[in-house]
Amino acid sequence: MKIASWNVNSLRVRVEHVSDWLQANSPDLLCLQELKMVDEDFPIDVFSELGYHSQFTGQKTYNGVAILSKEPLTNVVIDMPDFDDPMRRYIAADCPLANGETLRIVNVYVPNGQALDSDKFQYKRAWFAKLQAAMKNSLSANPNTVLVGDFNITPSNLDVHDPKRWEGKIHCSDIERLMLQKLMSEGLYDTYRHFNADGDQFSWWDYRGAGYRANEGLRIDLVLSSSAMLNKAIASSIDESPRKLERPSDHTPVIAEYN
DNA sequence: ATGCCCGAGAACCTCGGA
Repeated sequence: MKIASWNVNSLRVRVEHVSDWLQANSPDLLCLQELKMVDEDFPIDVFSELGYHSQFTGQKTYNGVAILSKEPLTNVVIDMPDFDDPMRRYIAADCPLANGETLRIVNVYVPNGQALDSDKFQYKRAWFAKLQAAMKNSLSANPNTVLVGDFNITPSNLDVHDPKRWEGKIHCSDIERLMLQKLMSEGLYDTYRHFNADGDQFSWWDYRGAGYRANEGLRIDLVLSSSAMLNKAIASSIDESPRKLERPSDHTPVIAEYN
């Protein structure tokens, strides 16, 4: 079982990159964020021709999340329970595992937050608290849970190209890292970090300035595995190759593989 | 340096992203 997460920053612009990546990597599940398109425009046929089912929730201009899958998904849930939010940031579904068990896959696009003193940060906090409640329920309902997405939080300074420059800033603040730690204390593990002790490995690089060429990045896209799934995990990596393409997303896929 | 670049929508600028 190969699971990947990729913030594509407009699926309309990136549909070729996604198609090429699906064919080259053949993931069982590809979770996308920042579709920036309404449901009517989702390229279902492009992916079905490659052997993938699509579950998605879109929105004009902003947000939007999708799960592409080789196997049909069931029990699809769009939006977090008890959280009235027009932004399309959450989709979850059940996916069959080879051993006959079921995987609960949850795909999120966590609010950016903009700045610690902004209203948008209060929204990020409220949203994240709801996510923790949803994951607590999900984990007790199904121990085989994987939560992926763009978290817009660096777990630690290992995940920041220049910790001094980012100290206390959005994505790198103590308060956000505590939010993430609290969420993970429900029983979720940073799968990439489990297999990779080294820093300077990033999933996002700013379009501005030197950006990718200077490796000025952050690791904010995560695959969080429940303990049952971590026990099945055999590898996790970041594939930088799509970031090198013409007109790339500013994020690149994060991958985890399970037995 | 609340900037640099990018995408969307609507109009040739603003908003949001990270």
